[in-house]
Amino acid sequence: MIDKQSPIPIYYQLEQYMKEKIEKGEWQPGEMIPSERELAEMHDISRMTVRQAVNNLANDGYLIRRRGKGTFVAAKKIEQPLKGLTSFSEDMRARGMTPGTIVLSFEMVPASEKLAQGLGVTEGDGLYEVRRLRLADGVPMALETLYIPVRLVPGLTRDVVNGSVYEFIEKEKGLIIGSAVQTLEASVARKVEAEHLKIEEGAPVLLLERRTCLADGRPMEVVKSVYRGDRYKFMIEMKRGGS
Amino acid sequence: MIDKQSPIPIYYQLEQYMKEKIEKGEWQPGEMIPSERELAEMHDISRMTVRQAVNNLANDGYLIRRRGKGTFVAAKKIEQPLKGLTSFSEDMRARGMTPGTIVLSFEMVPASEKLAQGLGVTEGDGLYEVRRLRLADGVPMALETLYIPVRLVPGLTRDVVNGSVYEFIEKEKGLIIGSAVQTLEASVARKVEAEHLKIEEGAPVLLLERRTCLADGRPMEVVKSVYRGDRYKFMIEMKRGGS
DNA sequence: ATAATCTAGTTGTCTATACCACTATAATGA
DNA sequence: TCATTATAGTGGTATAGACAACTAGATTAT
Repeated sequence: MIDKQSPIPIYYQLEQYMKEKIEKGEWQPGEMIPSERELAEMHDISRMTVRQAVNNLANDGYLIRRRGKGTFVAAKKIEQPLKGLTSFSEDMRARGMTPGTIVLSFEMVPASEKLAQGLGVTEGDGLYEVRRLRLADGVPMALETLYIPVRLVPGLTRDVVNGSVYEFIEKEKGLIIGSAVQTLEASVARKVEAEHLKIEEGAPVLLLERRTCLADGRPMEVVKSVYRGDRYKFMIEMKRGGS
Repeated sequence: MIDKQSPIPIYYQLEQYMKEKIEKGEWQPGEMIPSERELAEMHDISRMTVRQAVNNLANDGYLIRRRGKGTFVAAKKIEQPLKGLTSFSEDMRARGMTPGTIVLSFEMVPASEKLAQGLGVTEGDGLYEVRRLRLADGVPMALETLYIPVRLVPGLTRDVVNGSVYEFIEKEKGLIIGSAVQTLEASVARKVEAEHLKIEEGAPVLLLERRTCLADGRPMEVVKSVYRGDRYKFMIEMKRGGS
């Protein structure tokens, strides 16, 4: 099960191992899992390493620790409603679906006047242009085009955009994402969009445009997305503002 | 600062200490905090104990760890992630347009099963049902249907709904509006909607459903609106939340 | 019978150490 | 000059061990 020679951290391997047990139902909700000492001995690793794995799963809501009693499998995850800046992937996972991404194109293009203005660069500056098809449980949900200044996030690759761009920007580049303004409007699918989304031309779609800024206020990206109207609902949780 | 004899865990004391530095602004956002080894030596504790404190604050979004570089103070947490809960009237005025309202109907109806569930009442309980046409500069923008439990807001009249319902609830009834959850989706106009909004049948529209709760958590209203897609853009400002 | 005590097992906290992986900079080489 | 190579500093992973705090059940004393 656990390979000590692997470059993959042991605690992470143990995490996956336990997660599998839970997801396959071998460990049922409410059931007590082996104690930390047992797990340590079973896999011939240190108890502190076991603790790191268990703690991570507990933080993620998979396990519940009870001092003096043991560690138990949590009841099925209750998803909290969306708040603030969530990515498509997070969003889909929150809805209990498996997110997917197909990168349709990845290029560097010169900034048009409009994009330059929106991104705070000069016209003609290099922008990454990424077109992605976003899937939920394998079904096309949205067609997305995003623009990011090359100067701001050098080193973006096709591999990266195949996963989470936000994660790359925060974890790898050390930039902190601040705020975003989104606009949403209803429209109808044009031919190209309809083909990618596998819907009829003229079917209702949701046009989303997002401008995201870094914490220091620099504009970071402009995203234009086309969501299919029949399968996607946009949810917003709001707290007290004006009356 | 740190009392090793205290029954309060050392890592927790260190957490509070660091949190205070951040909240008082002694450690500014983006700034690097002392390294784990420094913190350990400063307080004469083990580095692993320091790590536990730093990890917790990193998980809570106060700190950002970067391998090989250091640990940094994250951007400020904003309690109010969304600037939300604006009424149609405010919304329109913010866009520089003059809002208007035409009350199409005002009745008391028994709660259907679905509405009863959404509003936390029993089936058959009295609900106000209000249909309004919302205008901007005299042009129809949305068709709105709202449901409010009579028991919660007795004394609602046709006159009131001709103005701001929220204002009545807060100023006259002394209830405090808390939060709301909105869903948005794209669709096409049906016949009745098209007639009121003066658009073609089948034209793109935005369906909005809002469930508003009072500050004490009691559900207050369910609103279903149909916005015309050609004239209305929905805008959301989002700020960074925690974790 | 009831209450108090013990005991084994659990997670929680903490230490001291070691080495790895990564980053930035300084020193060194061609 | 420019690329390469050390080097020091950072967080990341992992170990073995110790004791504390807590729980539940068994044992003992009253």
